[in-house]
Amino acid sequence: MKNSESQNNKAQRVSPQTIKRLPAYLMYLQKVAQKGDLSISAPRMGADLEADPTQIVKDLSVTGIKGKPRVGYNVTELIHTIENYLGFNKNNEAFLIGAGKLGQAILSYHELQGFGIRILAAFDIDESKINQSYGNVKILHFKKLGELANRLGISIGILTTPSDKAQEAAEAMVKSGIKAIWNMTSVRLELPKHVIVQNTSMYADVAILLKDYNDSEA
Amino acid sequence: MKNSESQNNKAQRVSPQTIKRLPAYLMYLQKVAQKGDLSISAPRMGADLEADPTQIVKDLSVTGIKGKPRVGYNVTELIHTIENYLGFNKNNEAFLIGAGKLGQAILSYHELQGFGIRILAAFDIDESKINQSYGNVKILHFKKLGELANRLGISIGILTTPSDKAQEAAEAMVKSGIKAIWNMTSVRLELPKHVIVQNTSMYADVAILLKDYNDSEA
DNA sequence: AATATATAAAGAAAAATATCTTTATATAAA
DNA sequence: TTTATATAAAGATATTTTTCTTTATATATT
Repeated sequence: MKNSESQNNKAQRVSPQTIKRLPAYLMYLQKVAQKGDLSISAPRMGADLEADPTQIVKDLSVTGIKGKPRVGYNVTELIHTIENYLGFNKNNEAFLIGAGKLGQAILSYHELQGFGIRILAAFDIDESKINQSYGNVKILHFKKLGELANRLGISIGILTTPSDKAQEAAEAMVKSGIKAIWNMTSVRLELPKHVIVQNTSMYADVAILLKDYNDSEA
Repeated sequence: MKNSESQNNKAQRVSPQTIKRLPAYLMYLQKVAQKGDLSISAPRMGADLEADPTQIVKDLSVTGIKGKPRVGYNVTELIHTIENYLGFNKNNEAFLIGAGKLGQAILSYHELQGFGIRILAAFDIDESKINQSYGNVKILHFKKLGELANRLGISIGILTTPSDKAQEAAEAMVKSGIKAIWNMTSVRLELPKHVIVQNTSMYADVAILLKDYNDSEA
């Protein structure tokens, strides 16, 4: 089950776990910045986030940030460094395919913009949805995907179709030039190796929850 | 010779990674069963799922299942064993709090039932949503949560409120006797230690996707 | 200015996880 | 029945990730 991890780059490999923790740091740091604090130390972050301070230092170090002993990190510099490292400050233009409830939820959640993702349009085959808007994003007919993606040079696609349409939709996305797919369905997509696929399966987490809960009841 | 771990929850810690992989096996196995195959070998699973066969054997072994050399595992037995191990065959009754788009998506996605979760009711404060139904689940007023949860003995809650309401809603859930919370918001909840919280942050995965994508473009 | 101290940074150790190797065995083939 | 072989199971090794320890240094305190 190695998927996107295999993308080998020049710099030394950074663990996915580290990368997954960085957005949480970012959200925390934005609150710290809002409070007006100019600097933040790893021990402080660790206490607030209930995390090991040395792990935080290690995680942050992958971005190249330098902190000062007895002071910590400059908050705004740290925010910008993480955003830059993760690509959140780029204008990552994306299309969303599948404007059902889940798709609508994604369209309505403006927090995604904080991650540098800007959804330019959504696509569906349900005529009753066409031309409706959610979160200022218009739903267009799926058949227009290819031409628009090509013309606008869209490389990122968010897949939120029903399971039985996922593979087909994903293939159309690839044919339209989309290179990276955020797959919110529980379907295992079969796509050419060069396509970057990130699976967000809510259901893996459900397994942990139920296991923990049922074990605690036993 | 460690056996019967499935019955003994104190037996041996099982890694979260293993538990997270089990639902993926389950979904795959259901397709295999649908095809009519009676048995399945780890090498075959590994080929289909692009995973290491020995890892699959190790993962499956935590459930206590026994396979036969040259044949593999009995498909239906394996399915039931995994479901039993994860608690998916229990009737895990749950409430959903926050009937916005994301909540509606969860209510409409019937796949959750395959995980043993049965959502009995949803709650919101938006009067216009009260008494509406999604996926056969009725939306009730949030103020009714406490009494109903108590009366029905609900222990599992799914949190899908907007971020700014998440902490407050979670506290109400705990006060109503809910012991396990599936937190779909990006908020870090501060709750008593005894409450089981599983965070599903879609945004961690976005970080991986964007990093992989932007690195590949570099 | 000198000293003490909190904290980042680097390195080492430990723990967790994944992969590889060997062994045992059930089934198929001869 | 006998032998060959595919595969589960167990064990060993390797890798990855986290945690612990040490060191260096910038700032605060005196």
